[in-house]
Amino acid sequence: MDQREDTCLVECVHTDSVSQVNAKMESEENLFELAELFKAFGDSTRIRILHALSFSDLCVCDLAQLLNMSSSAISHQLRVLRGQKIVKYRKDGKNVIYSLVDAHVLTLLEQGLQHVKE
Amino acid sequence: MDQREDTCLVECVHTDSVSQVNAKMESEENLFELAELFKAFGDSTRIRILHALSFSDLCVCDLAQLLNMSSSAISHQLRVLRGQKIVKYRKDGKNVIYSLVDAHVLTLLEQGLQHVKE
DNA sequence: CCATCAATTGAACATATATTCACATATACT
DNA sequence: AGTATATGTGAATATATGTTCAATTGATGG
Repeated sequence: MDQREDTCLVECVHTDSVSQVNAKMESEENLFELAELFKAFGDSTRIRILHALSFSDLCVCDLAQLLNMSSSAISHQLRVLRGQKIVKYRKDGKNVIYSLVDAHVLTLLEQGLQHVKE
Repeated sequence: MDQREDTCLVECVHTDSVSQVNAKMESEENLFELAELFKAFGDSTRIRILHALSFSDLCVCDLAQLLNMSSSAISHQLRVLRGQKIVKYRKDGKNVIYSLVDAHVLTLLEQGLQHVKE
């Protein structure tokens, strides 16, 4: 009779809480984007890039040397960060200088780091 | 002569910036943990769980109904969130009530959401 | 114009991860 | 004890993702 035997039956759920929360939830789209944002932060290489950029603007080359990785690998990751508007860049001759997009990003990094250090 | 032809040659790098940043960098371990933390936020299902918990404590069952997913799937994701100390839980009879571990987590969610909405 | 070098890109491969399914616990109630 | 229900877990599968390699683009300087 019940097509979703895997979820709880009606009795077990706190119906009022669920419906109240349901009314307050952000749109699926916003939550999806939020997950994508955090996903971009959720990689060792990208975190090290962002952490480095929190101290100084750097070119791809600098980052490659700092992290001891190929510039190709760095460039691939910077692409992800650009896609989420976490970093911005400016050209300087042959070099491309990357930097954090705003103080907002810095706050996220600091908040996260604080959590980790506890 | 150079064993790493993939990274930049010395001339291209802003040597002073790189070494200054290098001195300030957090430990690999902390940065790895930071990436793991954000990785836990970096999934649609887990974000929706956290967003829901930001309004009210909820049991697995509630979350399953709210997100229209199996409680097994929810439970697997809660395990990840527990592992990163993002959520905590208390038992209430047959139910297990989950909640955000602290206001810190809330701040991260809000900061992220703010970034997304711009 | 040609050579050099920084940066980017696409394909390929290896690894990681989310969900489903089946089963195992655990708690409550009769 | 025995049943019912909520939650947790392990294996399996399908998909996503990070790095490498090879090739290309774009800019500088001889």
